Amino acid sequence: MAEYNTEQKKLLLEFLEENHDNAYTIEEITTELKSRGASVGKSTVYRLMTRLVEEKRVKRQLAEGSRKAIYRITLDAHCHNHLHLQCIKCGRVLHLDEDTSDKLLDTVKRLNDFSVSEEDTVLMGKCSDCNLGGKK
Amino acid sequence: MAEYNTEQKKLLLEFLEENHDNAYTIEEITTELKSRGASVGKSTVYRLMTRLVEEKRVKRQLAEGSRKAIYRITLDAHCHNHLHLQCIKCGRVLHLDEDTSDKLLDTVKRLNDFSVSEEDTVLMGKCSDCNLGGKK
DNA sequence: CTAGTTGCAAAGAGTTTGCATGGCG
DNA sequence: CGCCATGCAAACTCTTTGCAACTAG
Repeated sequence: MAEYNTEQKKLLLEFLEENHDNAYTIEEITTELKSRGASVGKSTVYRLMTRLVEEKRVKRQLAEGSRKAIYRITLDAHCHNHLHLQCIKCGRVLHLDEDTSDKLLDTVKRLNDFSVSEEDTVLMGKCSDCNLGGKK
Repeated sequence: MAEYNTEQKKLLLEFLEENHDNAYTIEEITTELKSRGASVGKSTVYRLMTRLVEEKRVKRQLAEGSRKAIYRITLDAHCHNHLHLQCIKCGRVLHLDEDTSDKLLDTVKRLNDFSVSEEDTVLMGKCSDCNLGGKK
């Protein structure tokens, strides 16, 4: 039941961590790893991702307007004190600056006497890239 | 370019509205509609759902641990033009006023070039009532 | 009537799996 | 060395599409 630490797994995590604000399809990940000189097949990426999702280390969701799943490393626990924006289309995550986040929370608190939880809130929408011509 | 109002479509929306708190697979929806006496094929349900998703009347997401998509009627489908706040504790939904919502969207757009979708965004937190009892 | 809609079956696409090979520990 | 992981390709499953028949307006 040991869990080997293979080259493929190492590179995969490395890539996802470097790009923790973006979400990728299996195809994209495989291509990227190959371009980094890794020897890796699609099925291995599928298997690694499935396992990582089970371990909650990675999030899986459906890309808008597509049937492909996209994967993103789970947001770091140390990433708080500001709100997050997530693109519906590509899955990318942006970070709203702390001042703006605070102002926003204050406003809502004042108007509705409602305390927004930054950890549990994600503003969904479209990032600049996906907002353009918007094809897949 | 007219859009016919067929029996299948009517029943489908009826079912989704009755069960707006739950999400269903295509298979489940088809079965349910058939059991209600509708004559409907799977491909029709797929087509209706695809269109409804495009029209933003329905949300599509990936069922956890499965490759099937699940569908649910959009939260407050008739409630546009402002953001929603939902209490983590009691589930109550509040409505942020339109002016504030707009200002917020503008700010995010200006700072991050990100277009927040009001329909897809819910600010999670605690309402005034639930905030009294204390923490977390 | 006539254009949009349906249902079936076949095609398409993303994901999973069997099996022989290879590699971590 | 033993056992898990990998890679390929075939199998699988969910989704999409072509087409003839069918309806809503």
